[in-house]
Amino acid sequence: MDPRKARTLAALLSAGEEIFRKRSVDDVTVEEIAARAGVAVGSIYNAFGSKAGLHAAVVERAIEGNRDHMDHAYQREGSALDRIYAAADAYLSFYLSYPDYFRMLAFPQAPGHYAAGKELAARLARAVHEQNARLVATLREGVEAGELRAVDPQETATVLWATWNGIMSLHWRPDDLRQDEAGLRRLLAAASDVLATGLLPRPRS
Amino acid sequence: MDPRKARTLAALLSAGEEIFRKRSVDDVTVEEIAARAGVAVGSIYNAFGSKAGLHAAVVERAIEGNRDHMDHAYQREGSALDRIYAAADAYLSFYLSYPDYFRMLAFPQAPGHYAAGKELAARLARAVHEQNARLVATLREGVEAGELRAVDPQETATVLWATWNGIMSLHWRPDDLRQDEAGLRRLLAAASDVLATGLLPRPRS
DNA sequence: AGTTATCTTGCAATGATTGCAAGAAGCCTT
DNA sequence: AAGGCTTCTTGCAATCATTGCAAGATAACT
Repeated sequence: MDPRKARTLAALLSAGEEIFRKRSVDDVTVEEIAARAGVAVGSIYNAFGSKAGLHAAVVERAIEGNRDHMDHAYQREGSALDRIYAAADAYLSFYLSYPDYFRMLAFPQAPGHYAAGKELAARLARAVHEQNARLVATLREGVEAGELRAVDPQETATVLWATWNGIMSLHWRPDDLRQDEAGLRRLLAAASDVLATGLLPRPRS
Repeated sequence: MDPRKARTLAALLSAGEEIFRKRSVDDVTVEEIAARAGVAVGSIYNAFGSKAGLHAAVVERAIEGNRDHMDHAYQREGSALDRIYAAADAYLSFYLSYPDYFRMLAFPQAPGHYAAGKELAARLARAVHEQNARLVATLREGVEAGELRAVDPQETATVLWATWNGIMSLHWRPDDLRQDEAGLRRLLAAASDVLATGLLPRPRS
């Protein structure tokens, strides 16, 4: 890579990591980040597409060496439903650890006009595909093992994923419908229970 | 009401109705709306809190005399589950008719600093409470009639509502995970099927 | 008719994002 | 090593939604 670009990326990632560790993305200006990195504001857009794009890159780097959250859920022993329950819990942990990044995965905005924004959108979609592929595989295994009734694994995985996203979104409502962490856990458990029951094989009559 | 305020509200609602009938909210500037209404840009914020707030008020007025969407779903004959299926369909129809307003109900942003924005947030929360109250009542009736297993109606209503929101949100994704109207229908049907099955009373063993 | 309260306005500002021309740095070829 | 070409960064002005505030006009009240 061109050393100038590498220097700019490194400086911004470093500055972003430092600033975002202490303050929320909304509380930080692009002016501040650029000043901390010693680059122009426009470099943020050229390199990452947006302020949120820089934040996503910071989180992606943090996650890179630590994918325990979802890995453990899908690798655990037990039935397919056990793994789905565990995946839901892991998804919540992931959300609580990286709420802004999660939001970009679950409810992405338009990528903007910069190439880096479009690249970010592609990376986010890929991350969702990877996580959903595991859900699909788990559902398929469950159906094949007779643990789950004959549902379309792809479609059902999308439903589960959308349900979890809908529940997490209640955490950032600005009104009395907002759910705190305990409320999210309860709703996730309730959702998992109803969904899991709905996926059980029907008894023969 | 102060006649000056009434005039400003009427002018802006009129201008908003005309402009939003032809073009999407994102495609219109506050400058354009204010010019069309013959008022200052600041009046939009004083009266509605934001551009989205004006749009919400326009939709609320349109809906006011026409609540068929959700009314029919909850009033139809049949089991509680029939009504829940119908409510899901009605919810999709409602979303397709008023996507931007729906988005404010399902995923509201921070209300901003204007009093009118806070009032809007309260109205949106109330609308969600009203719609969810019907869902709660339908679930309660189902449990009491033995049609549904003993779930917490309030909690389950929140899960259903969050699930539908999560599914609708797939319609505005900017990547290949996006679902068109047909895809939303399929996912909604799949979700309703799994959830409904999961809510059935467990057979005695 | 005078006073007080409310409403609207013009204006400057904030912050994220965008486009673009100019200059510097790096790469490649000779 | 030098020259030409490509890529990267920058400064700057701009767009747009939103915000705050002082000033003036309008309406209500006494």
